[in-house]
Amino acid sequence: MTASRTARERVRAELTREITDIARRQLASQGASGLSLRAVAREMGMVSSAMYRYFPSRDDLLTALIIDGYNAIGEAVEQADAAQPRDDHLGRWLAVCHAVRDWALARPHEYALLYGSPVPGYQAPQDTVAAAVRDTVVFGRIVSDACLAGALSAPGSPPAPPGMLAEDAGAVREIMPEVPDDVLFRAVTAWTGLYGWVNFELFGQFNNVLTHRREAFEHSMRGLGAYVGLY
Amino acid sequence: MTASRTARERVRAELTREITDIARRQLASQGASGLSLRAVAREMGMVSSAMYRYFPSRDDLLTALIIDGYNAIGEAVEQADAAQPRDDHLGRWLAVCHAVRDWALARPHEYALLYGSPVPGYQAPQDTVAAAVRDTVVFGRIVSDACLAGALSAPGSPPAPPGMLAEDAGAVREIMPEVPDDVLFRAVTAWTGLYGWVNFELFGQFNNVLTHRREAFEHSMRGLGAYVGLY
DNA sequence: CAGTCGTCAAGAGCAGTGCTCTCGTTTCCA
DNA sequence: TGGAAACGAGAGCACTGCTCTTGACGACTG
Repeated sequence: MTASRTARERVRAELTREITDIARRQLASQGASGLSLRAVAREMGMVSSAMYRYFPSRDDLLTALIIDGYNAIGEAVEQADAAQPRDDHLGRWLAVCHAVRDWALARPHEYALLYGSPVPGYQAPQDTVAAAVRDTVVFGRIVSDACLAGALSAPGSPPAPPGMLAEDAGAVREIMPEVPDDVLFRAVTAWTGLYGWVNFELFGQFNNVLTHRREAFEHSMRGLGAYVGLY
Repeated sequence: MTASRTARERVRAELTREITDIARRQLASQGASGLSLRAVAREMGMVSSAMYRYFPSRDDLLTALIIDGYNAIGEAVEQADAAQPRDDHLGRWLAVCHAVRDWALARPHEYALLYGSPVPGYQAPQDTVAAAVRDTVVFGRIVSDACLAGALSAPGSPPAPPGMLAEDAGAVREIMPEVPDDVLFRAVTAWTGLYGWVNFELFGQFNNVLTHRREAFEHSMRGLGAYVGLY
């Protein structure tokens, strides 16, 4: 992404970008399986085989779109978090929730590519997981900040995690340092609850059930925030 | 499905069933997009065009599989619920959770067809929604039973739903009669949390994060049960 | 029993897909 | 300036969903 040296490299970078842009538009309008290398090539006035100079296969193009998508939603989440007062932990959590939902509603197909069922035959390379945790890191920091500030309501009735989960807690705590195990697992529950809601809303499970989606969502996320102990 | 009248109708019903069986196997092994009418026909020793006598299009075959899937998971949930003592509401909730998760883990592609991103270009007909609510009805009955039995812990700190959501509550209450609004929306949150977890686990979001999946799942679902007020 | 009508499997064919290979051409670098 | 690498174009392979036509078989009706 730095200043290109040769002219060839410059045009190559530009064409690569144009390919992903067109692909993203096609993805947005027709979904993942509607993404066609030939159609992208057609729109670029090129021949389909020329695409393979830039992406070895359709899956590699998909991977590029997935990484871009994770970075985009991660950035949206980071900005939403940064716009809130740092000590308003509940407000930060709600802002993050709305950022995820708004982003998803604006690009349902792209969201589905990230958090929906995996594209058949497609195996996500390890490159994607690095970008995938950006939003999770933000969430972890909120809980961690609240915990460090002593701004978490005392754990109520929910049961403590069994000891076996201690090592799993260790893996999660890399994102959420200084958080006791019980809070940590409730945070995981809230996190999955957020994406579970967005999935349900986006994939049609709320059809004929909920009409005031945004209000119901905010109410539900408030509840999950309180469940974690945020206030 | 009753006793067939003519021989023609009988063989037709049998062939239709054979098609869906083979299609389900292909679906299980290769996912939704890997489902090919031609491959099904090949396995049956028929010609692809003959398939269209039984299913007008590939989407109609998909619809049949989706309806079967909803019924299958609904039946699994119903059985898991029925196997628990009727007044053990928390136990019934946990049994339902594990039924959903176990069913999903056993047939990830079929689950993805039901609760994952919708197949591009495929628009679910209204027939599917009727079958889609079977498991939800079971869950609603559990909460409803607990509420009627006075076996719900008093609502704690989570906020009450804003008045605007009253009409949405009305729609949901058809499944969950006699349940106050605040409990009802917490139940919806728990419900989405269940499927959110299963989605995350199945679609790879828990890779490199959680290892003791079943225990973490049970712990999380216990927490959500307590969140609703079940004990 | 004979005739007709609907149902069926088969086959050819269309438009589209991902992907591979080859063939000249252009660009870059030593 | 020459050789190597990168490039776009084109043909072609195997595959997909789907349509249309053809001929045969089966089941009801006169």
